[in-house]
Amino acid sequence: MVVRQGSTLQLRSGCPINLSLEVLGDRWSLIVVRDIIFGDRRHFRELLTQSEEGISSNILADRLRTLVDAGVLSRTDDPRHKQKVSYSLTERGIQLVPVLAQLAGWGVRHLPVSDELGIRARILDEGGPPLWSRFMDELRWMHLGSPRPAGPSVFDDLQAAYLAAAAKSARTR
Amino acid sequence: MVVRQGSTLQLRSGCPINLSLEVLGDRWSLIVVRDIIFGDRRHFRELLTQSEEGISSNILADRLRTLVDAGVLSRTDDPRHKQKVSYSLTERGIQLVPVLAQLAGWGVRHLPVSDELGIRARILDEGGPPLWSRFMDELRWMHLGSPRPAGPSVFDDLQAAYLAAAAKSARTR
DNA sequence: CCAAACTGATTGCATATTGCAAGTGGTTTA
DNA sequence: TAAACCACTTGCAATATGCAATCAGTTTGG
Repeated sequence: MVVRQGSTLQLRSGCPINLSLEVLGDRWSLIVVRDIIFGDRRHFRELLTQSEEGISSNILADRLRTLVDAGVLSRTDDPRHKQKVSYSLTERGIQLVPVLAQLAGWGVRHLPVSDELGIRARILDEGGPPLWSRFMDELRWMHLGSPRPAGPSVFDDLQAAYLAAAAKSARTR
Repeated sequence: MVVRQGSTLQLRSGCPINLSLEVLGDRWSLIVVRDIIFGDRRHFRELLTQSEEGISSNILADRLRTLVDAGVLSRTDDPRHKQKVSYSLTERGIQLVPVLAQLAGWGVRHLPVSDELGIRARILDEGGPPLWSRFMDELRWMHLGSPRPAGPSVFDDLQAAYLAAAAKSARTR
């Protein structure tokens, strides 16, 4: 196994799209970020076993390392469990919310997305930048210790909508 | 050489982010789309030689095939030149503008982007969705034969800003 | 108290993808 | 009519991915 170790930026060019792709342009990095943002997975094992797509452990380990090196995630030891490690979003990671929202919006409009997995994308699309902004504030509370934002939880609303859609499509199946 | 041939969707899951990544999640696909959108490159040779990053011809051929299969680009023979082939954006491809704008915006805020290559991202970021929408209308005119939108050209403005920034940074160098 | 389960990973191996350089068969240009 | 140009393709080496097994230490349950 030879896996990207240093995750040094390759620096093919100073173009912002290129540089973003050098960090995030592969099949798994944004999947990991997605699961942390929308699924609140904070531990290696959760990311490994509770994702739809089934990432393998070596790839997950490599991507977590890469994302930490790129400043998208931070890695901290869990003080109450000597083996547990927590992965959190940094501000840089939280600012991927609009990117993911647009990418999800594009997917839901143009690709064969399932009803239950598309519901969050549709809500984010309808809510637009104001909703993304509220969600990002909530993530700052969950991951960075910022003060808890007032009002209803976007995270909970997204989750509830997903669970309702999943229950519904389970019934009609 | 074994290169992705069929470019069949792998269908790891019906999640919109995952499906988008199955189409676009690699180091080159969005680079190609970027050059077509912002650089108006329409031919294989232009894409091959005039890009900052230096894609190789086999990868370019494969990605163009993939993007055409995915309905992001269309491929047409040039009637005045039996060998020339034109690649154009489809509506699906044009709708990647907000995705690229957000990705570029994230890159310009968080990665070591060069001044001249970052200027377009900054303009798109400031202009926000209204500017993106005008730009998309212009691309519909350029690629889909829609009526030419009134008012100043976003494409030209972006290009002019880039050339000015490039000239400036050449002077101070 | 101790075995079983759980923790974040790592290793070996097979396969798939990427990158580079050269080449293909044809067309257009000077 | 030769040189340049056209969209690719091919061969090969290097790199990345995917799978299954495994690791060493930690915590939990009986």
